Amino acid sequence: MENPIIEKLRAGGKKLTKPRKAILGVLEQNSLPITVAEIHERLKKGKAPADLVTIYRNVAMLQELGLVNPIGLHEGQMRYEVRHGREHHHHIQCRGCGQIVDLMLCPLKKLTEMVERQTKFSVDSHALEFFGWCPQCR
Amino acid sequence: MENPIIEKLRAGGKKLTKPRKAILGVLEQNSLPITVAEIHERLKKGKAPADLVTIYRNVAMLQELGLVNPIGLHEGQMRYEVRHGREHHHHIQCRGCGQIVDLMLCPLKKLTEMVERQTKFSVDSHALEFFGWCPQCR
DNA sequence: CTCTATGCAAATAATTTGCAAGCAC
DNA sequence: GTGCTTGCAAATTATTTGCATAGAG
Repeated sequence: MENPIIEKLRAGGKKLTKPRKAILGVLEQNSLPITVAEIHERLKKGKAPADLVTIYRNVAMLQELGLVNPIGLHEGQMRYEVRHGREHHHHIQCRGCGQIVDLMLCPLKKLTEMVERQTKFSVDSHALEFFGWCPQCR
Repeated sequence: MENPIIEKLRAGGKKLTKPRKAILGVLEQNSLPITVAEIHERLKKGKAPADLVTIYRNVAMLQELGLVNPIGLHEGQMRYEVRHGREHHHHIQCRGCGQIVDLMLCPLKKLTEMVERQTKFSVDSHALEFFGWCPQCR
């Protein structure tokens, strides 16, 4: 009975290596979605640096296991955030300074049903992001 | 009094070159969001091919003028759709075959106000995409 | 021991930049 | 003519793949 993320990794037949733990550590420390390059930077400053490739492979694996959410803010790179222990939520990003803020709301339960009825797809996820200007940049 | 897109280009001090017209033509013919590479392919088959770079520069310019919407479906590339003459809407993409379908709905008017109140940002746009499985791929 | 995971190098893919020549107005 | 545009080459940036070695279970 430890970190539930680690349990899911075990359940998925994954090993607990040092770089993997470090990557998970950085992801868990960040409440806001972070890029692969940012994870790499943080790790480089610590005692368990990991290769960029290793980070790419790990976030891909974590995404497949459903342990992280990919967040695309049209920046030319993806961001990732851990899923565990967090409400389903969305983000808003400032077009000026780029800062990201969590939005603890999601109005899409009913909407998803409408979409399914309308398209005959079975919806398994959605992405919703807002863009605008923060008070300082306005 | 011609194509309103062209009027806006003029208003923006842009010139009407042959490749630019061709790019706009492809965008206008496509109701679904299209990638730069796809525009390039279509043009290559016609009588006014344009360089990839030219297409990149044009979609960027069109985006700045607010004439096209960028659509990011986490595919590793952006898609674009013309804005003019179309209701504000969103999309759903099949995780199996990749097909994209328009969703003619947007529940986000009220939500935008909530977000603005909650974050003190001034929201100028949002992105909303659904992912799931179409009837054939299910 | 066995099999997954890592690191390094190299390959791909998307997008951007520099610059001289071309064309719209 | 003048300045925005284009095309080509080259640079950047993000991400992926191949392969031999290292390390977890």
